[in-house]
Amino acid sequence: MPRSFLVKKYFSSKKPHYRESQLDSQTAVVPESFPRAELPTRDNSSALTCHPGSPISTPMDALPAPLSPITPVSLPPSLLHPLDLSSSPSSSSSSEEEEDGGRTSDPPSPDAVQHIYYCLHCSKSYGSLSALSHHQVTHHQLSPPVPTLQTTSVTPEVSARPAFHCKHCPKEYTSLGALKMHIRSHTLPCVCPTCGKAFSRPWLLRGHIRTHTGERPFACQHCNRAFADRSNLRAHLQTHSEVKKYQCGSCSRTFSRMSLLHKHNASGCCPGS
DNA sequence: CTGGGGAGGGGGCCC
DNA sequence: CGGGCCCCCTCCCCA
Repeated sequence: MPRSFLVKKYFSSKKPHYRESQLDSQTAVVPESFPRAELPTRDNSSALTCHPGSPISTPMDALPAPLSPITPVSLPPSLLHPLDLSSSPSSSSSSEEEEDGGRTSDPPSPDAVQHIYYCLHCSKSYGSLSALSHHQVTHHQLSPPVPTLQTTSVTPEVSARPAFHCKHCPKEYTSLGALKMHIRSHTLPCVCPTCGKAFSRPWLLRGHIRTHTGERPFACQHCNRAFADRSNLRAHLQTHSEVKKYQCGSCSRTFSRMSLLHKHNASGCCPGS
């Protein structure tokens, strides 16, 4: 089950972070039938099993490249920029790295030889520079400066998929559903009835409501500590593990969180890296 | 300074 | 197609 999150390995602090100040300006509408602090219908503990003796051997997400050396190939920028990519609206900041960009649409073909050339826009890899150049034409054509919700027909030979543009930001998506999902992060339709804070998705609101109710459905089997959020429990489980998930490439020290590893690297353990 | 908890965001997958 | 959920990530804050 290839989770495409692994592609996201930017460590910058670029983050929308809809703070209250921003939320105030949002015209979020409180849905009348709002899920109020409902208990998780699913199991809480069963789905979360601790792995006492499972160190770094997490199958898919094992060490999601906490250290950049895993990055496959580093090529001179000249090879990666055969086109004038500076005209791309979102690539200028490179903040989001085009999070939709060809992530799942192009699974690696088995007959592909050595993938050497990587597209900066969507991380696709190609065996030749010409192939990469040909591919990047699609990005060039896919970035019209029209910040509105619309579809852009693309030449079929380069891409059969239309582009759905967000009218609130320069992002574009290959499906309307993905775009609608994204737009929710702008409209924030889910409003907490207690404090009025708005969220993009109902389950985010449910998680937030737990902060009001104090509900902690996710319990650690090791220490009986409970958490309101599954991700936080997962992070907590790392503290019980002898070998943490994120390992420093230089001193082989392991950390429970990538942020801790980043701090560790920043502190000067790995001057070279 | 480090480690950890709390809270929240995003995209993708499944039903 | 949409909702629910998953997983990952990040930031903030505190001990």
